[in-house]
Amino acid sequence: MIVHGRTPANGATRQERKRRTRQALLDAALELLEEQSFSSLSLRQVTRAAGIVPTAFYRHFDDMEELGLALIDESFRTLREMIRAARADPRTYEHAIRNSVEILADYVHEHDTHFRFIARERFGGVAALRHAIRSEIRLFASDLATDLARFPYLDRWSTVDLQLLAGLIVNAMVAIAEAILDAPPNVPTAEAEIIATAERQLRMIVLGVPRWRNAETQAPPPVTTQRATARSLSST
Amino acid sequence: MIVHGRTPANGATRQERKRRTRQALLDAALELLEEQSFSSLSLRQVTRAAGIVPTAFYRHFDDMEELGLALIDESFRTLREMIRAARADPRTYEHAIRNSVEILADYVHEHDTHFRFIARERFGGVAALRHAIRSEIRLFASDLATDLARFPYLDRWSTVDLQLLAGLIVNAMVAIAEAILDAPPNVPTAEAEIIATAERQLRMIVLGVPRWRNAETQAPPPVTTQRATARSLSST
DNA sequence: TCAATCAGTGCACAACTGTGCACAGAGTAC
DNA sequence: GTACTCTGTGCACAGTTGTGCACTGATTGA
Repeated sequence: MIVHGRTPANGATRQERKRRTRQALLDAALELLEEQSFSSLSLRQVTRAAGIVPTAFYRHFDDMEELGLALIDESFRTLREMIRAARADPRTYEHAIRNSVEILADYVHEHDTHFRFIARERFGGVAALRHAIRSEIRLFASDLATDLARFPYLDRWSTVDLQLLAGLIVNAMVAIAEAILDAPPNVPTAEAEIIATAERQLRMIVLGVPRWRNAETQAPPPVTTQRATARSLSST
Repeated sequence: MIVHGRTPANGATRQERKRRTRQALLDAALELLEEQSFSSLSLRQVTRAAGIVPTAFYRHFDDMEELGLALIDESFRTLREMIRAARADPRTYEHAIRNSVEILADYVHEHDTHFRFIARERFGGVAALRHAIRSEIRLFASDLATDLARFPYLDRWSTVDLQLLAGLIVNAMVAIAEAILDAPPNVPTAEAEIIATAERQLRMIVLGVPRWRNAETQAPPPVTTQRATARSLSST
């Protein structure tokens, strides 16, 4: 495969070695981020943990922010992989809920550093990361909305309504993932309880689904203008 | 009122002045926290913004962490004030939803620094703050659960079911507050849209309520043991 | 084979951090 | 009036930070 030159002594081509230390930086950062937030993570900490000298950092990233964005990329790759797994069996509501929550729990455990990073930086101190995560989550909800269109009842819903429901479910899923991450690791029943609660909550959401179209067609009650006025006054 | 000694030249007793600089520290911190997370906030930044010398900080707090906990206290005081306002008119689902979302939006605007702080540190890098916030939110959900017991249908629900529903609603509310905070300030319609979406999502949740008790009484489908096994294997 | 490339090194520097200590001077208690 | 209390000051120190610059030496392409 090597066209010119001798075989590298190390057993790895130059660009392969570069890729590896880049990955070492990402891994080191992710591990450090289990116990601190990104904005308090220093370049020197990362390089120290990755086993290289501080200035070598710049061979891979211009900035700490660029490293952060790379981490978001990496994290959402595993998230997309997860949704692909969940898509595998679209059965009844009941099965879909149970399976989805199971798959979510599995992925949260297997890739807990990714999930924790996302949860922490979703509203963290670095604006660029916040925005990147926000747009990724929006994409995620859109994907889910198209998936939902395959279920009974839902196949006749409008796109906006599907987006609405998808948003609700994604919110719940995010909350569940965050709850699992924060579960005390020494209490084995704690997580089972979280999962059971999550399933029941999702079922609660889904129960409203068959009634939604009827409820929407009837006119909503008139807006109480007096409160709206109160707000416009208080905001001046 | 002053028993001994002359009136202080400043027009303020010593403990009152101390209270004021303490508050100045809290205010300064809260303002700085609009654009960074707590873990990256330095003691010197806070004292600089408050107009005192770094070492004077220790006259008020042992630690930055202690200041953070004080901020959580302060923030949840305004949250409790909000729930008291929302409790004022418990009418139909429909009105309750509309009013609650309105009140939430008002409070988020009026105390946006508090809300932003809570949202940011809920999963932030400082464990002590995370735990404090988490327990406050749990209290919040419990309060809501007792409030919910006054509605038709719900007055016959079990406590666990009410907690379940309350958790769902609090999750949604938190998500709404976060969405309002992140709304682009230059687009006036953006927030109206968020509020409208929020109301419809809450209504969607509530639609499932009358069907819940019936759905619960019928036995859930058997657990698919094969996936549970797979997880217990992967976690070893 | 030989010159070019470039990931990683080593040193330097100014900026910033938390915190210890001695001290000032206004407020307080008797 | 006098002695005590205590919030805020000023200076000091060692530790950490990001980043510029000249360098080394293995991998690379011709």
